[in-house]
Amino acid sequence: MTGSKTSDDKPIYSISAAAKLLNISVHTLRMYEREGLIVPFKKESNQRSYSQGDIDRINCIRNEINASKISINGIRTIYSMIPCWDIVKCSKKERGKCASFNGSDSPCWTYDHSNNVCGTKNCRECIVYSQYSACCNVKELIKSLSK
Amino acid sequence: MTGSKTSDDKPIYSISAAAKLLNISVHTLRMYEREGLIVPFKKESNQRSYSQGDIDRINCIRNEINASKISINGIRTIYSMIPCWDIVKCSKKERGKCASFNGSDSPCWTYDHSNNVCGTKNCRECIVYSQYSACCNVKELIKSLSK
DNA sequence: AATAGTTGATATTTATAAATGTCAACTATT
DNA sequence: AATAGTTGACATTTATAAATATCAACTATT
Repeated sequence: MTGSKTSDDKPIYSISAAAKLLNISVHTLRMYEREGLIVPFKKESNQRSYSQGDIDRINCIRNEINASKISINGIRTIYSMIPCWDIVKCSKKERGKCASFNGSDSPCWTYDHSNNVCGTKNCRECIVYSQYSACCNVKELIKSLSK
Repeated sequence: MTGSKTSDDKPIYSISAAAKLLNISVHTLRMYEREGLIVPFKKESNQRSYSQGDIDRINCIRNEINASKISINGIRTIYSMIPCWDIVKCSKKERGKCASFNGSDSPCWTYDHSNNVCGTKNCRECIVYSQYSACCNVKELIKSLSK
C-alpha cells in the first residue's frame, strides 16, 4: 500500500481525469466496475469519483490483465477467494446466509449484504476491499490463515 | 471426486485416446501440460498416458476456460493459491526455502522440490495435485483453513 | 520392415475478451 | 443559456489467447 487509507481515499478524480491518468478510456473504467473489480465513489447525482487508492488499485488490475494475462473473470474469481468472513469476523451463523461465503465466482463487495454482519457498511471503506484486493496480495492473505 | 484415487489413477489412455474423449486436439493437451495445469503420467519412453482422474480434471479445466472464461494464466494463478504447505504439513523452516510457498503465479507441482518436504515424491500422487486441484474446490479449501 | 502414433518446435488460424466508438438523455460548470 | 462532461445501452473494432496445423525425428505396434 502507498500512503495511509485516509489520505488515499479522498474522491479527487472525475472519471475522465482518472482515465487520462491511467491512459485508458472512460468506457474501460465503467467496464471494470460492471465486472465487479472496482467500486468507485458515487456522488448523489450518480457521477463517479476516484481516489488515489482507486488509481493504484486499477493500475494493479491492469498489470494482471496486460502482464500476467489473467482475464477479468479470472481476476474476479481470485477476488472471490479473499476470506472476508475471516477478516470481518463473520460468525458461523452469519456465514450460512452469506452469498459471498457460499458462492465462488464473485467478490463480497458485489453482493448485497444488508442482512449479514456487513450490514449497510460501504464496501469502499471495508478493509477487505481497500487493503486485500490487490490480487497479488491474496496469496499472502491465505498464507496468514495457516496454522 | 468420482471414484477412489486408486481406481482413477491408472494410466489407461494414450494422448490421442484422451484427446478424442475430450473432443480436443493432442496439441491442446500438450499445451495444458506446458502451462502447468496438468501432470500426465509418463512412460520410460517419454510418452504420455492419462488416467480417468486426468480426464475428469481436464474436463474441469475446460469448463473454467469455456464457461467461466478464466484464462489459462488465471487458472494457473488460482492453482498457485492452494495452501499446499498446510496440506502436506510443511514446516516453517521448509517453507522458507520453498519456491511454491514464496512465489505466487505457479502451482507447487510445476516447481522442483527435491530439497524440501516433498522431496522426490511424484506430484501426481500428491493429494495437493490429485484432490484439491479442481479449481472450483480451491475456495472450499481456503474456507477450511478458517478458525 | 512397414504402418501408426508420438515427440517437441515453430507457424498459423480462429475465437473472443478487452477496449473503444456512438448515441440520446442527463448533470455540472461558466 | 450555452458548453463541457457524464450516464447507460448498444454496436464495433482490435488485440491476443486458445486452438490447430505442419514438420522431421523418434517410438510403438503389426
